[in-house]
Amino acid sequence: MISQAEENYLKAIFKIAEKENRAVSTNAIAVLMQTTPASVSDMLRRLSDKNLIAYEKYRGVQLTEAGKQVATELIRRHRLWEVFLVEKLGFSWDEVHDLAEQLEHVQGPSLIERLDAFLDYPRYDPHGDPIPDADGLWVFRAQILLSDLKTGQRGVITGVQEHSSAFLQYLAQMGLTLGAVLELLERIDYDQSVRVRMYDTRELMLSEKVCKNLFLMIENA
Amino acid sequence: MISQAEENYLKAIFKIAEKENRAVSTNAIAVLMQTTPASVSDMLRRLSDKNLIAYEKYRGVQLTEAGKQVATELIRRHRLWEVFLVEKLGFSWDEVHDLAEQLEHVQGPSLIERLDAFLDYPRYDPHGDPIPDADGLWVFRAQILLSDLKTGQRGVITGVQEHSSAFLQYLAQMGLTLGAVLELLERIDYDQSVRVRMYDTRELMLSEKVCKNLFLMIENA
DNA sequence: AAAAATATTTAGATTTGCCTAAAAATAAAT
DNA sequence: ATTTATTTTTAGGCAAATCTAAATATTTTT
Repeated sequence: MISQAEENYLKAIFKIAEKENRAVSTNAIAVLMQTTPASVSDMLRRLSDKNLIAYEKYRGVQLTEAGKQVATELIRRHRLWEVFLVEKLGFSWDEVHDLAEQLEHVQGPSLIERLDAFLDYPRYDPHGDPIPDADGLWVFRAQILLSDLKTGQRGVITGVQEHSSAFLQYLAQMGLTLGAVLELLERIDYDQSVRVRMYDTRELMLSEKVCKNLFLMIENA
Repeated sequence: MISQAEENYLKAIFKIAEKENRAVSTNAIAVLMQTTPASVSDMLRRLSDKNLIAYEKYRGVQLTEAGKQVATELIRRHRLWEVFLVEKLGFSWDEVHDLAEQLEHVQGPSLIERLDAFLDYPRYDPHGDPIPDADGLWVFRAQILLSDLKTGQRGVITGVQEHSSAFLQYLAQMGLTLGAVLELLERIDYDQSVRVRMYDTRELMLSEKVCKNLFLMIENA
């Protein structure tokens, strides 16, 4: 039996390992989970006992295959529930994280498979993050940050780097939703802010911070 | 803050109080929750400290208004999730209890109101049990047990007394689902089993045990 | 009304998950 | 290569929720 707390640690370790490609440090986990390194140490011992992580004292941790599977399944559940909350219940994309955080821990045979079918097997969640399939596999998308887009290039918004509700609300208000088409008109040297055209019509200015948190796929047309 | 364990105790007390109309005993709670009387005693002290129950040592407990509200809201959530699982995800009525038991504890603003709307404000769950509305109110139905039906009377199946999956599966297999029309042809004195006609066509025999667990509304036509 | 049976509570432990403070190991800086 | 700083672990405690065993109330039986 894996407790909810244990599940949350595995997910956190997975998410950190996704970005950095070395063993995950106790501290990094503590920061992400908003707890103390001491508590993390405690939990790492337990997870190691259950063979969900490979743990060498003072050397950080890596997920075992078993641990990776648990984490991936959790991410799958989380993202499917987010789709449900947005598509079926009408929540906005900035409201669903905390609910999905709870729903992902609901256990039961065939629940997630049925939910997946009910939602018509979505490949991405409301934030553009890919949803692992029943085997834990997901597609990789060649998306780049708006901050890496060259002047003159056009792209479609496909996701966000930051998931804070403040950022998500701002984007929604500006009409910067998934699928929106942007053309980079100009990058201002002074502060790295940009001037973009949306859907070939409206022009708007976006700060460097926004650019560093917005993913696009370049239109090859 | 009310923990999940506390919520479950409140619900159990509510359910026992529904049937017996006296103070609920420690033992009855222990039996329903499949735990020891000692654990129940412990929890009753905590619930009493939070003014969710009125508790006199050795004299049993009653829910306070606050406790009743929590219990009712839980029942509302449980039954709405059951409707979702059956109507939207295609589970059968004998599979949904344990899942709803987990889902009912998910907390978040407007979740249940949105779910209710999505399901089109159902008044009954898949077992025929009434769903409290947002104010905690529900309609009372004048249903009687098949064991109390008189020979010659006709009725529509509206609910079950027992909720075990064995019983629910048996009923489904026999076609004895909600809405089915039964006419009591004969009650056998020897073992109180009955002969009934279903939808004016098929005849079948039902044991006393089945009769004591099947609710019907008499057709006034 | 006293004895026996049953129900309930208290006492003492255990597990999980967290905390703070102190100790130990590793990394960085001089 | 020491010293300093940072990171990580250990030690000791705490609260929630459970358990078993023992003590205490209440109810039932005689």
